[in-house]
Amino acid sequence: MGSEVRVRFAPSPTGYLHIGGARTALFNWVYARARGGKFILRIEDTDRERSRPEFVEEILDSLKWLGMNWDEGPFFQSQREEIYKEFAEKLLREGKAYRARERRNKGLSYKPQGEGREVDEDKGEAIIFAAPEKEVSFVDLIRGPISVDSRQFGDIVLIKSDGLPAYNFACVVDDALMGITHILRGEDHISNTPKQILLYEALGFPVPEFAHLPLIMGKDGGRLSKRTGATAVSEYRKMGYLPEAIVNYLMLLGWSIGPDREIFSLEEAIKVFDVKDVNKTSAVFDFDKLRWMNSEYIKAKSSEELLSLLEPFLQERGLSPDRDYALRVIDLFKTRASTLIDFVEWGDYFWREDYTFEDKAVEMHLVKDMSGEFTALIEVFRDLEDWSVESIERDFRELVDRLGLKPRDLIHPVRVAVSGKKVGPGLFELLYVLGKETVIRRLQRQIERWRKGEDA
RNA sequence: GUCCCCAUCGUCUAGCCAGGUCUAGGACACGGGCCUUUCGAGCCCUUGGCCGGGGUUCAAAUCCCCGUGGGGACGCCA
Repeated sequence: MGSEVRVRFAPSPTGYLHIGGARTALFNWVYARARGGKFILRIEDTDRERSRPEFVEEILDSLKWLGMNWDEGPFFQSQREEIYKEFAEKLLREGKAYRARERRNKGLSYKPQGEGREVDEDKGEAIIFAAPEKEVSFVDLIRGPISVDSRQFGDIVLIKSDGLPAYNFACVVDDALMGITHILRGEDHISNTPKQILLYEALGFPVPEFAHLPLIMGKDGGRLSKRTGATAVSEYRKMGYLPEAIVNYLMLLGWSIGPDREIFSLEEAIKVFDVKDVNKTSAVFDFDKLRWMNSEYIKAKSSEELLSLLEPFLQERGLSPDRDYALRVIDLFKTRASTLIDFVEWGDYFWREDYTFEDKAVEMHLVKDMSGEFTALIEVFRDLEDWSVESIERDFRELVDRLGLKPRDLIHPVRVAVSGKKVGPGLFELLYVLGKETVIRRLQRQIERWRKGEDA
């Protein structure tokens, strides 16, 4: 038919795949899937100094982890130098481009005193496109008509003096040759689009459709950066976020599946996605909401699934708990955890004996010596044949009555002694999962600390 | 400086294109309450917004204009 939708994601490997890039990739991917088209991956590694192979690796890994499989590629621009040269020479022959050390027409918006930019005195000749002076117009799929006077930007560098193509040229040649029909990219590219349209026209290629996605901003209103929060997708992975949650949240930033609906899968999104419905306004990345969404996805998983997801986090800490035990811990923590890390950090006392004691918890509940009560409790627990949540609670409360205490007088110190935390699952369930031996051992250890006069 | 884009609760948004049903709905966060075995979990409740000004119209969050504010681009980076 020849009318197949073909979109691409074209990152440059000068850094990790960040949240913004991931969202651009995601919208392209969803668009391709929604239209039954192809999603193509191209690596724009024409910056010799800054491009690094390990970043390519990292970007590919992150895309796969997020579930964005590509149909063609990855193509590397660094391997296509000859192709760009050919087209540049064609323009040269046609008199549409010239060789020079500088652009003849630098455009109305050129900043003569542009600070910070290093001027390379030794550069040789570049191939530069002589931009025709005209009003360039296009219809943005999200924003509608946009129009810019080409005199604003002036001539366009095609081939840099190092022989490698400049961004706008490589991009156009590749998009044309790869048959890209729709270009979805960040709003920061709006100013490149008129330049590229001029190049499509000069080269005699059909001009694709453009859609400029709103940018993602940090809490401070500026562009999302390391300062305003973690940005690398791999960072979120390490922090225990689930790809489903990230992808769901990213879709939500600038698009809505419908009123009063926020949790949805990519499959559902694909069914109703239309690029026209994407918002025009840039969105602030809300870490808290992502965290909330992640907790929703954690709750929806089975404990078995969570265990396999947790495996790397446990291994990393040298932990290899018994499977059944681990599943019980996960059951207990599932409703409280927001990230996978929470299972291992908030719940460290389930996995290791050298669990951390929170200062506040110790101050609040372990300052007063309760050796007598603890000793009595140990005895009660020793005699307990049936170690179940019900009998633990029953005997615990009996003892509390006998000692003339209120439940909370003993519950809190015990919680802190066995977990080191002042917050956690219900105490009796906690003790049950921890197991009789462990509980008794930890209570005894606390008695020891009191005897030695230590705090914890 | 030049050009481009955008504008609904603190944040993400629904509503806008096809004006009335919007004294503007939801979610996150915040505040409060309940649970009393904690809260980082659960349940419940509250606060909070159409940037301003003109116009068009019987009627404007919705359409038009101006202003203001925010963002982006201006590189032989991508």
